[in-house]
Formats: sequence, structure tokens, C-alpha cells
Amino acid sequence: MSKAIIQIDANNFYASCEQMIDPSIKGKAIVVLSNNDGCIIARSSEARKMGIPMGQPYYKFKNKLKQLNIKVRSSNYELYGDMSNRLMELLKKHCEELEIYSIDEAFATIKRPKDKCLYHWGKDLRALVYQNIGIPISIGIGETKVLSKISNHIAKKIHKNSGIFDIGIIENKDHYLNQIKVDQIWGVGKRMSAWLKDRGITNAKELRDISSVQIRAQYGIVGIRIKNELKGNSCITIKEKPPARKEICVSRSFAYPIDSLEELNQAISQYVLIASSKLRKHNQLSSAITIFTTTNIYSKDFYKSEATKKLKIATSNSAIILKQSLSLTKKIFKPYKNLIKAGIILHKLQSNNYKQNILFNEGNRQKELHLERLDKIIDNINKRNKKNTLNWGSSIIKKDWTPRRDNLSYLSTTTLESIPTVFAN
DNA sequence: TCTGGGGTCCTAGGACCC
DNA sequence: TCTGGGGTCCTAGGACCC
Repeated sequence: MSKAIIQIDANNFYASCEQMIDPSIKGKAIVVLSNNDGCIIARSSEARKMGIPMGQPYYKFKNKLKQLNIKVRSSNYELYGDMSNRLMELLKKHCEELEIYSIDEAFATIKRPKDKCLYHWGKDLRALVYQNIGIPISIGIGETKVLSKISNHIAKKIHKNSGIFDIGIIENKDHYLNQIKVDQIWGVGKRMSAWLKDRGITNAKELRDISSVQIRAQYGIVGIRIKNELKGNSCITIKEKPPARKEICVSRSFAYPIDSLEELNQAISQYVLIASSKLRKHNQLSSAITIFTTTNIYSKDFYKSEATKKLKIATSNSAIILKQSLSLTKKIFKPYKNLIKAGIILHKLQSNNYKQNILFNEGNRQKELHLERLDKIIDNINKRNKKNTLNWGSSIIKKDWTPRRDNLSYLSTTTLESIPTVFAN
């Protein structure tokens, strides 16, 4: 019996979450903004129908949104993260394998029944998710990941929100693949689609039938994989267990440009603490730190700078990472530059289970144990209470460069106070 | 004035070794 | 004048994803 690959995603996930938690905007046109209220990153279907585009800077559409009475929300990742966990837990119960691919997307597998029809299974799953989580999902089914993505696209765009499509039971797929433009295929980006178009290849059927020699010469194994997946030969496997992180990056844009080392130090300190606590949460250690900062990428005298430090001994300790990071910050800082963004990347991550306990004399070992205990205490307090209850001195924020979140709803599924009140008449 | 943030994979080329 | 060849490891950067 053959195995079908399923791709499930939540429709307009961030917008749907906001509508779920605030009944007053249910069924209304809303948009959600990126960090720092920079770009429009999600729209409810109502807002999309009104012609609001995706990924555009907010300031360009501020007036239009007001005129059309479209509600605006700053992003609330705590809410989306919690909703995502609930969704994935539910999906796990109803699929065989499940790969959590992103905050709002999963791949899964399921055996095809004797009559080959998965429509009723999918329909029931959609209803169950809507009933339990309160957000709509779409389901695409096919023989491979790329085909299941295409199925999902057909469910949404070609079959006008039917919610489910199964390309796996269609023998001759040409009719559908002909309608999929190359830049809509998973794995084909700007560069590759331009290259393909130059060679007269404009849709998924033509890419499936491209000469292997030609695609391999230009795109190697990556190109061949996409071609094979379109043919129905699975090359990209389902990964149930998330592979260990290879790097952790924490970066933010500032509300206003900064130009002093003091402010940059504050920002970096804050990001260091977030990054190192993530590291500890995943039980990992890092042995290389990169600190970077940039001015506005759209300005004439764009300036960016970064510096990396390799550590002799991998660590997850906030104090050690902070000390190294601040000395790197000093290196990359240049006066009279209007910095609008900075960040830290921790790389060369390794599991804490194989920590190297050498090179310490007894005094250092004692000191290290103290630092580890301190991290644990801070992590626990911040976990139990609100984030940033406890922090380090250098990260205390005096000035107002912290990212804008002017339109935050302050509603959440994780604090009791913000559970919506429902009045029954 | 105002343009997000966090990832992975692959490849080419340099450094180094025998 | 003539200056090997093959292997591994690492890194930076490109391309792509949500």
C-alpha cells in the first residue's frame, strides 16, 4: 500500500491567530506587522481581497489601511508560538509521521486506503482543527513533498479555498502542472526562475520534463531533486525528529537609529542573554560568536560591520558570552554611523552531553560551576515569571531604541488575565 | 522618518597535508 | 626556464525557505 505525503498549513496564520483571540475582529480585514512594525507580514483574507500586498513597508500603506478601516496588529510571537504548539499536537494524533516544518506548516505521511481516497480523512481533520484550535487549515496531498506543496497551492488558489486537494490520485498531472508557474514551486527562487524563463521553461510541467543534463549543469543536485520530485520520485524525506540547531541568531532593528557605543552595548547585551538562554534551553554549547551591526541598507552610505571570536572551550554561560560579545562590539563600533540594526550569531553548536571537562584547574572549575548555577537560577525565574524579570546590568535599557510594537493587542493564550470574556445574551 | 527575523543547504575556493 | 597531484577540512557567501 502506498504512502501519501501530506502538507498542512494554517491559512494566514498570524492574522487567523489574532482573529481567534479577539472576537471583535473575526471576519474583518486585518493585517499583522513584522517586528518594529516594519512590514506587513500577514493579512486576513478580507484584507487581501481589498488589495493589501504582502511584505511591503507599513509606512507606505498606513493611510490606505486607515481609509479602508483595516485593523492593524503588531506581531505577538508568544501567542503564535502557543497556537502553533496546540496545532502540531493535534496533527500528531491524526498522522503517521509528522515533520514540523515551520510555525504554521507541517509535512506528514499517511497510508492510502484501499479505495485510495483521502478526501474524507482530510475533511474530518480540517473540521477537527477548526473546532479545537479555531483556525482554518489547508491540506495538500501528493507522492512527494514538492507535489504536496503544489496540491496545497491548488486547493487554495485554483480550486478557490476548497481546503483539500490530492494530486496523488491523478494519473496524468499535466493539466495541473501546466497551471503552476515555476516561481510558485517550492525550492525555486528568484534566480532559478529567471534562469528557467530564459530557457523557455515557465511552468511545473516543463520543469519536470527539462533535460537532466541541462539542469544538473547549472544547479547540481538541488536542481535534479526538484525535477525528480515533480516526477513523483521522492528525494526529500520527512524528518520527524528536528535536527539539532547549527546556529542561533538573535537580531533586531531599532525604533530609531543609534550612534553611541553605550546604546549598542545595551542592545547587544540584551540579544546575548536571549541567545544564550536559547542555547541552554536546547542543551547546547557554542564555541564561536559573531556580533554584527548595520546602518540602513537603503541609504547611500550603507555601512555594515561584523566580528567573530572563536572560543577555546564551548560554553552556554551568559557571563562568558557577554564578556566576549562586548569586546567584539567595541571592535565593530564606528562613531557617527546611524546604526539601525544589530545582532549576535552563536555558531559551532554542540550538544552539552559531551562537554569537555579538561583544562580546568580546581579554582576555575569552581568558578564555572558558580556561573552555571547562576544561569540556571535566572532561567528558572524568567520561565516562571515574565521574561526579563531578572537581567544583567549592561542590558538595562535607558533609551528608547527598543523595537516599536505600537499596535500590540496584549491578548494571549498563555496568561490568565487576557483570556477573552464572552458575554451570553 | 519609517523597509522583519531566523534558519538550512550547497558550492567554490583557500589552507593544509602527504 | 622548469615549480605535482590528490585528498580533506573549513569558511564565506549565495540561494532559498517561512
